[in-house]
Amino acid sequence: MTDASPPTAPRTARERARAELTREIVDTARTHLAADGAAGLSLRAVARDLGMVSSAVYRYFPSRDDLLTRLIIDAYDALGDAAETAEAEVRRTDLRGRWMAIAHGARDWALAHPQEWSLIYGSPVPGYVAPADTIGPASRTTTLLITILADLQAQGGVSDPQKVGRLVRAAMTPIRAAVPEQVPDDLIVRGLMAWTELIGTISLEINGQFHNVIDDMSEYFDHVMNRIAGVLELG
Amino acid sequence: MTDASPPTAPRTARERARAELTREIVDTARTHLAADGAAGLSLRAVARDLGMVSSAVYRYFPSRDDLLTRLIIDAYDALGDAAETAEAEVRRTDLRGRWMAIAHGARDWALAHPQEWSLIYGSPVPGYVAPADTIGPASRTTTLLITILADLQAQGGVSDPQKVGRLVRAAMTPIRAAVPEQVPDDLIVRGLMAWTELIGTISLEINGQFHNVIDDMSEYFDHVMNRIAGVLELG
DNA sequence: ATTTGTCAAGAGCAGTGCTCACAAACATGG
DNA sequence: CCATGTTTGTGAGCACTGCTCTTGACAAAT
Repeated sequence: MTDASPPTAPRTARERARAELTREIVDTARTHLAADGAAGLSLRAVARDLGMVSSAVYRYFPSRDDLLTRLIIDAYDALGDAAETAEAEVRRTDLRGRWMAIAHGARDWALAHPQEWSLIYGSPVPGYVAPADTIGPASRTTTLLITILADLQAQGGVSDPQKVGRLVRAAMTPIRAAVPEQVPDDLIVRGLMAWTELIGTISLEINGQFHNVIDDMSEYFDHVMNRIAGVLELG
Repeated sequence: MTDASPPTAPRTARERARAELTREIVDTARTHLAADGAAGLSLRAVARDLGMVSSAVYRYFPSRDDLLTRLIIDAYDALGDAAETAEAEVRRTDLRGRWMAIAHGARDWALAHPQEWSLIYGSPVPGYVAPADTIGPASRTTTLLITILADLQAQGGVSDPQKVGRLVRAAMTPIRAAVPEQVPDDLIVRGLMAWTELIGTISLEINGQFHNVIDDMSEYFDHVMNRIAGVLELG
């Protein structure tokens, strides 16, 4: 590796123009996504906004789904960024603070970009299968949570680790590979449940399922996430 | 009430034919929904399957959204049915059993009808606002859970009711109106969190978010729902 | 028997994703 | 500097969508 620049550094004017236009396409597509949602994302409309003909866009994205995939990856990355920067501002020893920062960071980002949130945690478009490129950015947020679990275990873990049945333990084989060995099964389950509650609460709020249920979602969210922190015994 | 028949009983042959055809449209629409998802639901394709011209369908449903609304209502009702019948087979005093029956009933229905599940708990179509007709069927499942909370409270409630802050209590005003007075705030919060974990776990499973995380989702789901029952102290 | 209301049909409009042949713009080897 | 080969934008076109409107046929009520 003698070159530290990105894999495809724009050398010629053409390559630079291509990179530029690709960015513009993605940007206006994201604008349309925010306005009309994934279902209303039209390649032709994007082309119109950019003053080009619709077929020209196909030189940059072979299909609408590929454009959507790009938006999904970007969304995962933006969410990961939001969670990471929020968590970075908290003392490493303050596990509860780190959890709360991630939770609030994720929610704030979701409220600011509801359509992009729905893109990654909402119902998948049928016939559309998430390409392998998405799993990297997708795991950024969960990695943060796993690190908290590991740090928690390093400082003594949970007080009453529940025993996990044999079959459940077997079912957890895949996630086991992504979590440090020292973290016991019980803690992984609590972590998964916390993650589910986090994603679930945000999704239900975004989908309006809390209408006529909770008035002040910020207050409720903070309360619930603090309770979760209690279940995880984050101090 | 001298007549127990539905509000618009088909009297003439025309009315009967209309009711029949409406049912056929909804049925084939539901078939298409299951196959291609909400985004792929095409009024023209439904009409083709029924051997009629597309414009004729508009005599029965003024727009595609109205057809979707009907499917949403039906989905809520079907889910409510599944949960209710599952819960009805358990002793009323067995609160844990009732909770587990509802949870498994909901999951089983969701796995059998993933597209319909996504229709009600997935990302909403932008520009589409759920009409008031949907709130009735929508609350059937939650009513079951509220009843369990009330029954739990009637037989002593939870052992260590946590105090809920003033602001959180205020935020819960709407849901308070739907829950018996005796049920304390703490129990309502636990119920909401349980509901969120239930919907969240099922949604994440349906959306494939547990891939490379959990192998045997049935096993994991049962374990988690039992833990939730423990949090609720359902015995 | 005639009016009234309902219905399916078909044409048509505006929009979509996507393909293809063609021509202009460009990068690069001789 | 010029010729070659690649890349890009163009515009026409196909098959599809939701939806509207007019037209002609039929049933129900009067």
